[in-house]
Formats: sequence, structure tokens, C-alpha cells
Amino acid sequence: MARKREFDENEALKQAMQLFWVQGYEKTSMEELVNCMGVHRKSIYDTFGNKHELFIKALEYYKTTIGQQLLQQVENEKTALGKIKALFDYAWINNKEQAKGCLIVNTGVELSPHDEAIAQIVRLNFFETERVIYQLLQQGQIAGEFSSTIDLSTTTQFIHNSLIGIRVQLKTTDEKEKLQPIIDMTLSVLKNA
Amino acid sequence: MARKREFDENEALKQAMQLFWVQGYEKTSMEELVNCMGVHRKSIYDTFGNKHELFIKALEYYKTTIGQQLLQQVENEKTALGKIKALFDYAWINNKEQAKGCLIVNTGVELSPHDEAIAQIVRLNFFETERVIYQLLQQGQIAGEFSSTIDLSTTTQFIHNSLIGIRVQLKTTDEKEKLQPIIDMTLSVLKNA
DNA sequence: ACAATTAAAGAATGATTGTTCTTTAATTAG
DNA sequence: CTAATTAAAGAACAATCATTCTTTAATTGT
Repeated sequence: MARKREFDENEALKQAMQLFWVQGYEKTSMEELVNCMGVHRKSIYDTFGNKHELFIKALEYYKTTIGQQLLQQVENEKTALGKIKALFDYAWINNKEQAKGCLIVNTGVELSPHDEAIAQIVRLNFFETERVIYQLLQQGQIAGEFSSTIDLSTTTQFIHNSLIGIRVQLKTTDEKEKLQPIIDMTLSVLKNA
Repeated sequence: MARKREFDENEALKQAMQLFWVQGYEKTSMEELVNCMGVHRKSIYDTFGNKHELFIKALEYYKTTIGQQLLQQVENEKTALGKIKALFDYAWINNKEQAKGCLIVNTGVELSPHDEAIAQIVRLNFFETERVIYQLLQQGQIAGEFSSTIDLSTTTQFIHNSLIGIRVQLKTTDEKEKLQPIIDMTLSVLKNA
């Protein structure tokens, strides 16, 4: 007994996420969001709350779509090394057309120090990435691909830190060809003696 | 034949830099800058131009003060390894009281994709850091501290990428003790066989 | 068919944004 | 001393910010 929603909530959220990803939180105005989502101002507020809540929902959408695509790319690879490489390579795919880095890293840098709710989401996403890396390192060690002497926790942190660096440089550098050697060198610490 | 300026231009610029460093460009309003610089609105505009030009001058100030302090810390060390470690450790000093990362990295992430003038400044600062790393690696190789088989350019990129990661994580993580092992592992690639 | 409900549309809200105008006060060259 | 110059102070600017109000249109259970 009510009027039907004319827009697709997920599609609108996707557009919002893309804009936040390119521009960041503060730089993005509600007017821009209205235009890019194709949804009326009031409908955005009725559906998603306010700008801050919309941003959090965009972060969640990012995790369940982009994050899931990333895991898919990882699982497509056979070897542990291939899977870890896929983790790095996937960043490229999202930065082919436009330099926008990683939404989680961007958000952490922009908002973590003065927005505890969002800082927590960033930490959670980082922690999940580290969990994935840890398991891949473990698998690779068992399979004999990686050195058995490396410490799993430390190496996980090390790989993740390098991944964060790459995600930043995808936004800042115009010489993306310089990044692949960095990745190769990062992964070289996994090699068997 | 004119009235004297009552505020110190460098001191005001220092305060502006600090605020931009903590909050970023977009989040920082002129009103906040007026309060924190202790200078009248109009005087800020008369002296520094507009917000964007003030930000660029704050970036320059950062380079000539913080950047210089960093080089000082590096030169205080005797060995090449010590100097490179100092490069990493210096990030800590500025993040003891407040998590604010590195102004150049923060700025690159926030503004590089949609502000070419600032993107260029970020690239220039990155290039200078890489130049310093390159020279230290070269010195260390000559002194026999580092392996002679490492490629200087690639290793420079690799070290810098790790440094960027650390500078991001200083803003995002609440477990800073996890970062030291990352640095140690990064520097382990320099070791002689 | 009607009443209840909710979405869409458009206009308007007050607050804050970056920037500038006007007035007053201080300084110094002539 | 005075006139010229420039800084400081305060108010004000139009534009944009996030948010909400009001009105109209569509949907569906009864």
C-alpha cells in the first residue's frame, strides 16, 4: 500500500561509492552525489540517512563487491605465489582508466585520525586483508613454495605494508611501470634458499 | 612609510602547516586557519594569496623545515644502514603525540588525482626522497655494508614504497609496535649473503 | 473506489564555505 | 608635522554546504 521505489538501491550506492573513491569524502558534495546517483536529494536521505551514513554504506558496498572480486581473482590462481601476485595485480585493474588507488587506504589517510567509526572500518578491512595474506603464506609454506624459515605474522605485515605503498603510488605516480619491480622485490623475500 | 607587520610570517605558516598536516586540505577551513595562525583573515589573503596558495606555501615550508630535520637525523648516523633506519625512525617522532602521517603522502592521496600543480609537488618530494635513498644505498654498497648484487634503482623504489606504507600506517593503525618488524624485514634485503 | 502510505519533485532551510570591502590604526619618508 | 602607505579589525559578500519542508504522484490492502 505504498509507492514503489523507482531507483535501484545497489546501483545508486555503486555510483556513490565510485564518486567517493575518486574524490574522497570531504571533496564530494551532496549535490554531486545527487547528480551521479541519479536519485533525488530527499530520496537519498530517506534511503541512506545522511552523508556520513551514506559513506559508511559505500564502504560496505566496496567490501562486498570490489573486495569479493579481489578474492575471486586470488582464487583463480593455482599457486600460493600466483595468488599473492593477484592481490597486487588487482589494484591495477581498478586504476587503469582513472588513478583512484584503494578506497580503504584513501579513507584511512583522509579520515582515520578524526573519525573513529570509520577508522574502525579501515582497521577491520586491513585486518581481513592480512588474514588472507597470512593464509596464503601458510599454504605456500606447506606446499614448499616459500621458505620455511620466514615468520608468518611478520611477513604478512611486511607484504601488506608493501601493498599499501603500491596502492598509494597508483594515485600519485605517473610512472606506473616502476611499480612492478617493487612487487617482485617484495615477493623475493618469500623465496626458498 | 608603512605600518609594520605584527605577526611572524614563518610562525603563521608553521601553524597553517600543522593544521593541514593533521586535518588535510579540504577538511581545513579558512576560519580554522584564522584561529590557529592567529592572523586576521584579510592579512592571510594579503600575505599568502588564497587557501590554495597558502597550502602550497605550507608544503614548501614542510620541505624546508621537516624535510631538513629529516636529513639532519640521517646525517647524524655513521653507517649507511643507520642512516636508512633514521629515515624510517624519523616518521615516528612526528607521530608521537598525534597520528598525522606524512604531509606529502597525505596530500598525494587526497589531491594528486584532481590537482596537477600539487601532484607535481608531491612527485618532486618523492623523487628527492628516492634520490637520498639511492645515495645511501650506493654508499653502503661501497662501504661493504650492503650486498653488491642488489640493483640500486629497484631497491631504492622498494625501500621508498615500504616507507610510504609505514607513513600511511602511522595514521591508520593503533598498534604501532607492529611497524618495527616491517622495517627490519624491509632492510633485510640489503644484507650481505 | 477509496484511504493509507510512501516515493518523487522542487523549493527552501540555516549554516558554513572562501573571499573581499570598508574603516581605523600605525609607521615612516619628506 | 604631515601625507602617503600599509597593516589590522570587523563586517559583509555571494556561493556552496548538508539537510529538510511541502506538495504531488504512484501504489496497494481493504
